[in-house]
Amino acid sequence: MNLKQLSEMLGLSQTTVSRALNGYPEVNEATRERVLRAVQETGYRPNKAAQRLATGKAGSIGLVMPTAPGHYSDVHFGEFLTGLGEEAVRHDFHFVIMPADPDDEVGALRRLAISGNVDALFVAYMRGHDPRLPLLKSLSMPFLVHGRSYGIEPDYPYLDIDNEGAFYDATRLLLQLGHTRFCLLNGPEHLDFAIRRKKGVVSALAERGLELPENCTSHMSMTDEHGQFAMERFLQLPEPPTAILCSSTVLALGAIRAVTQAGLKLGEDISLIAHDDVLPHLKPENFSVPLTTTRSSLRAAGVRIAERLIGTVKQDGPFPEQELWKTELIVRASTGAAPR
Amino acid sequence: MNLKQLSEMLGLSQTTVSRALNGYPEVNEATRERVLRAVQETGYRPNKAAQRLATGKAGSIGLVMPTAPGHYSDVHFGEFLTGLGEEAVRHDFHFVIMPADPDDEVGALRRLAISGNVDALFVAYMRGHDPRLPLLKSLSMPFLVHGRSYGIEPDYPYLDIDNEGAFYDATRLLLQLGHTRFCLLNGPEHLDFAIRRKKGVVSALAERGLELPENCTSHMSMTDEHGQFAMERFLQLPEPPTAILCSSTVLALGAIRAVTQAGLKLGEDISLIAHDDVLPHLKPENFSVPLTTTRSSLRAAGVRIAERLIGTVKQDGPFPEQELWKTELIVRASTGAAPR
DNA sequence: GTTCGTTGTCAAAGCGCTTTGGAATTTCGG
DNA sequence: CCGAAATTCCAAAGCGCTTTGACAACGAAC
Repeated sequence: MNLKQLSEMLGLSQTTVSRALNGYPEVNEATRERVLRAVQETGYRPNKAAQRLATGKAGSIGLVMPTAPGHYSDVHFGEFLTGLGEEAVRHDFHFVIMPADPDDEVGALRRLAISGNVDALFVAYMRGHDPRLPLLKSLSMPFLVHGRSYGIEPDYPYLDIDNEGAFYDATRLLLQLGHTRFCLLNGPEHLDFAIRRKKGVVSALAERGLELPENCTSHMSMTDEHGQFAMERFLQLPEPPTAILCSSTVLALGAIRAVTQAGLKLGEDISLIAHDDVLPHLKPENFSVPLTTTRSSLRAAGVRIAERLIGTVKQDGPFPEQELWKTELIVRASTGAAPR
Repeated sequence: MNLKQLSEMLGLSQTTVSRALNGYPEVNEATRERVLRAVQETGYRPNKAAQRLATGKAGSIGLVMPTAPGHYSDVHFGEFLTGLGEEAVRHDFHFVIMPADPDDEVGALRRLAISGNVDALFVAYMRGHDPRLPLLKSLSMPFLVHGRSYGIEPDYPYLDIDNEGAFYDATRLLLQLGHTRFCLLNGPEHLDFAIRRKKGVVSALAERGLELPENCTSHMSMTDEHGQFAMERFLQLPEPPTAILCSSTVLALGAIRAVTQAGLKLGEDISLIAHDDVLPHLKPENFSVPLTTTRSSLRAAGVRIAERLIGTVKQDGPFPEQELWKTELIVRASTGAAPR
């Protein structure tokens, strides 16, 4: 069933039917109802490809999914996607996901953009001096980034959380509890959030005249294995840390295993604060020792990003160009006074 | 830059350029090279929407992502998607993801199919008597399901793992170790895999004249919280179990917490076998007591499914209609002889 | 020298929709 | 009752691509 058949059936022109369907004012209400009823009965659906070709609008937003044989799927990615989806479904939008080798994200992004398959682009996992940003700016297609890119003038639309502030606050809390030996379990070094979180820690420490030694920070992709491994190394230092900052509850999972296996008690011998993306399957309050966390829902960010992106495409705006969300610092049992 | 401009630039007709690009034989090699070079220089990309409209092929496979405000994002979904993506990227395919309310998956699937946006459909989280199956069959569009639908004649293309066999074998192992009191922590009751796993357990027990009482099985969505909660209940039974079967390592995470908090030792007081989907962030060998598991990689399934689906669209076939993968039973420290 | 394949190219007809620019028809103020 | 404005509808022109059917041009075969 296509427009032509439908219009013939109704004895109307394609124009009128099309207008009736798309809510244009210049069509008689009675006619519109007749059309709508016929659509119901026949189950007619406009062909999206044709619609797209005619309007240039696709009703979809594009994103690149980094993937490769050795590449781990990231829990955070799935959670974020759910948030995007939750909002998209309300507007009858969908996503076009272009899987791409992590080494070719720029190329994949460009291909996605000029494929004509999407109205807007979304980009995450920002890095310092991210090479995708110049591309995006040159593309004349709406886009939104999750995070920011350290070292690049923030003159692009983004939504980010205050990573630096979060880890600054967390570090301050641990300092107030009397801790002086800190370690940081961070995400991959080149990622923007990792850079900023480290800055937060460093500047809080600096206020007390303390430093974060190189051998007390660890950059890695955020799996529990890596967390365990890094923590084990930290515990073997001549002066092991009493305070741990952790970029993810997933990393914390492994780190805590190392702590426990070393016979140490979390919240007594060692205090730990992790950043909590509110992953539904990994709640900090469910850890055997509930975790003190800096919290910001990844999923909520997804919802908001979809909202802005779709709004931009539909010209529902205006939206603020940039948003910086504060995180919450939630104290639970994994932090305590420094042992003496 | 579009075809028309490109062909004018080259002094050729659109036909010839199109053919040169799509590898048709009736074009002079020299001409083809000229065209290819011009494409390089101009960065011309065919408009996908137009291509789709003309050919009817979209180069994409569609899937429905269940999502709603209260709906948990599922780790398994992300992992599976990564597998799909890994294969898709090799063929320059992409996914169209339609987010949908879990209550309206049938509707979403139909809309996706007739939107003309996809060449093939993929469906997962199969249920018993799944209502999507009749729809899919009536749709005259290639599809593939992950899992099967208990109660429906398996005359559709699927890829599944031998859930029943896996849990039969696992149960047998525990029986051989002398266990007699079993509990099953299963996924949601209506899901096909849950039905089959339960069957596996029940039939292994039946061979020894044992039964699986109703109050010793628990159906729930697979989060660690639920695992913990269910396990706590089991441990309060008048005759608590010594052998636990668990449909996911995520559930096991919670269950083990309950076991530990009850002061029991895993692998001594209680034996546990979980199904392992090979989630990269949750490796059974990294549990404080390494887990005995039935293993089958969700991601590998994703790769294979994409391979079959894309192959079907491209007519690269023939592929087997149905595949049933065996799982591996891997013994680690969480299973031991029944306490006496 | 005519006929017949080949080979390389092209013009034009869609694919199913939106939208422009009118053309009928109705409404209404004066 | 007339002309103008408002209302309702339509024919046709794209959107950018693929594909069909035809047509030169050129040897080879008779």
